[in-house]
Amino acid sequence: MDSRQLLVETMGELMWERGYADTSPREVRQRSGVGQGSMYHHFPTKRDLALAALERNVADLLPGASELDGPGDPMARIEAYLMRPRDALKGCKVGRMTQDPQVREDPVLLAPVARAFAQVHLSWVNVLREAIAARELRDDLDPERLAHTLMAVLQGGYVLAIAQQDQGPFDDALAGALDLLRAAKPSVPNHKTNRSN
Amino acid sequence: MDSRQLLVETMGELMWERGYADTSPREVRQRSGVGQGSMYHHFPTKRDLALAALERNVADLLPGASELDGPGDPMARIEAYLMRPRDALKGCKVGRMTQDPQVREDPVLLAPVARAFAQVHLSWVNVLREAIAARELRDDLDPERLAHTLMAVLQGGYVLAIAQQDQGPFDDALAGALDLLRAAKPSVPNHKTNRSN
DNA sequence: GTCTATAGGGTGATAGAC
DNA sequence: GTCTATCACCCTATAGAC
Repeated sequence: MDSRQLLVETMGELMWERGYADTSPREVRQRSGVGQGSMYHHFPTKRDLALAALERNVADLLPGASELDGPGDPMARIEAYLMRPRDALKGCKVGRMTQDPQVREDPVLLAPVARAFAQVHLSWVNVLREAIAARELRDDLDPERLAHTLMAVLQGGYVLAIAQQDQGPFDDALAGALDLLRAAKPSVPNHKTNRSN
Repeated sequence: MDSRQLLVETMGELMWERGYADTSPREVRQRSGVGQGSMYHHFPTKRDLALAALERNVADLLPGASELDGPGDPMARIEAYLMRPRDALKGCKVGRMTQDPQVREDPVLLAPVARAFAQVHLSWVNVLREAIAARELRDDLDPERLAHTLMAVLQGGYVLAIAQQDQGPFDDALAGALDLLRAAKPSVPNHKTNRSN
């Protein structure tokens, strides 16, 4: 692996573990083994490196969310996505960045984060629409809202888990969300939709 | 106001705005107007000051959550608590701390955060139990889980709002959670409970 | 592309007079 | 309790040779 890529990966890891403000170029050099000169050759400033690392972290995460788009029963996809094993104590690579003042106040650094969330939101809206169409969810629920709710459960679950230093609250939060979704099945089948789907 | 109290309040504000790691004693002195000597007289280290500020921030927040405990209809209390106006772009004074590596890795600093969340969780569990007893929620829902889910919606809502620099996703997340709760009313009244309650 | 050397400014204190 | 002075170290680069 070349220096450039090594730097980006190392910075990505450190930003996940420690955030942006609290990660120094020095730590990146020490962990990656890349020298001072090389680092500043590839990335004139810490911010440039952070931007590359952030984009990499976002790219890492999006494939997972596209699990929501896959084929198959919508509620089954939702369930699979929510229940996928996650290490809650590590937090979310992307969501974490919103709490770093130096990221949050820098539109350029915040942009990849905003794009990532927007894309995941889109996947959620689609699968929720499908679930409603398939009469697995009441049709008076708003997919846009609900998408935000479910994303929030995930992001907030990390916060609860870290606060308690315990995976439990995260698992509970997701399981509880799933319980609510199951409870929101239409009580009486809708009048008319496509034959099978 | 005496220097000590002024320092604690200023540190509290700065930790809310910028977190712990990224707030320097110097900023605290400049914003508060308290001199170097006074500061280190009252608080030997930055960490001591942070601990006091954290406890103050927690104490600030808990009264709000006790709105859940109040008298009146349980679902109405839940609704009032969820819909209370909040500035989503500022984030949560307490939840924010979980993303600061220097707080998260320091059991002493993390303790007030953990206690605060535990206490809010308790209030949620109680009001949810009451809502189930009052047949406002299905009795197959688990109050412990659901409490974590709803706390997560709140905490995660802040993350979404900051990512998009828009209050909207936060409001959506909460409204969506409320929609789900309303959809989780028992479809047929339970067999037997207290007469009126 | 990578190396070593250097630098101005901030961080988190400590010392000691008043 | 509050003040000013000082300190060792770290942060984020920049310079310039190889």
